[in-house]
Amino acid sequence: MSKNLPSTARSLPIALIRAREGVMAPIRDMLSETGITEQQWRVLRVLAEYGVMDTKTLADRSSLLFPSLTRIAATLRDKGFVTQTRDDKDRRRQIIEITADGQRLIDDRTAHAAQIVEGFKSTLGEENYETLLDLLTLLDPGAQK
Amino acid sequence: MSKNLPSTARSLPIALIRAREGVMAPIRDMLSETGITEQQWRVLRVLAEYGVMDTKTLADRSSLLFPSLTRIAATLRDKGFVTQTRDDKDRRRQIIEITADGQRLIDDRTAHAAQIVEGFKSTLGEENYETLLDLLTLLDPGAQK
DNA sequence: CACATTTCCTTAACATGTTAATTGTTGCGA
DNA sequence: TCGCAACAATTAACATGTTAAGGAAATGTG
Repeated sequence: MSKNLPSTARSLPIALIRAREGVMAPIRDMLSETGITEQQWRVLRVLAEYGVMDTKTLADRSSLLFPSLTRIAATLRDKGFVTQTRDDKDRRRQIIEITADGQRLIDDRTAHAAQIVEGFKSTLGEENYETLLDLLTLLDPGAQK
Repeated sequence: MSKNLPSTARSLPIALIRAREGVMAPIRDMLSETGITEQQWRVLRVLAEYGVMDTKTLADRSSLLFPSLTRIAATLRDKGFVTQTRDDKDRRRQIIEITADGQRLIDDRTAHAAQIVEGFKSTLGEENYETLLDLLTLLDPGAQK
């Protein structure tokens, strides 16, 4: 009894893309005036939240692949938002830290970003919002604990 | 009373990315042997489901931006999976149709793909699966009404 | 110590995402 | 009919996603 594929209108991968598009649109609008991209914003937010860390941890927490992070870190360094240093104990490792300029960029937009998040909560309802996050986490292979 | 941003560990955009990553991983594995990408697979699936259509509609249904679709259509044409023709009534429009080869590529993998979908349903539970799709649709700006 | 392996990171190559500019076509109003 | 706005599609330019290969440093093993 072979099942058919769901219609593309009811496809989980496509629904995930479209939802992401809807969520990112206002965030991209906010970021357009800063000159940084959505991924660069994500990296800065992780650094602002957890402080200095090595590249491996940063890639993990920002959900970025290593090659992407290499390029993004270089871009952020050129823009003066992060610094890169070698770990003296293990010279393979790189340590990344947010600068004052980077921290300011985050701080200046936290209120606006929080307001966008509130908008989605009110669209879905607080309860649905939490349910959605829980269900999404179930699909995340890296969230097994 | 300014609210703070949620921790990046509980961020909706990041959760969407990670969920998508988890969902796409087995699909990409399946596609790796076909030589086509996830987006190319999506375009072929839409064409297989709805039949011949113009590029604008195709872009909409596959959730792809126009510039991406231009490149993807050219790639699929070169691989012999679709044909492109001009609309005689409005020569600005382009009509795209799946070929027998393209249809076969879809048909040969429908069972496998359906099995992957079943896997996610059993991971979440049938009810949660439908709830998730509904919530994601609420975030899709193109799904109003 | 010598050597293979592992780990961290970078680079390369190609496809896609995203925004903006450009090229053809069509339609419409002066 | 002329001129121009609107539309469909392409192209360009840059950033990221993805996989594979490469390089340098650390680690394990005999």
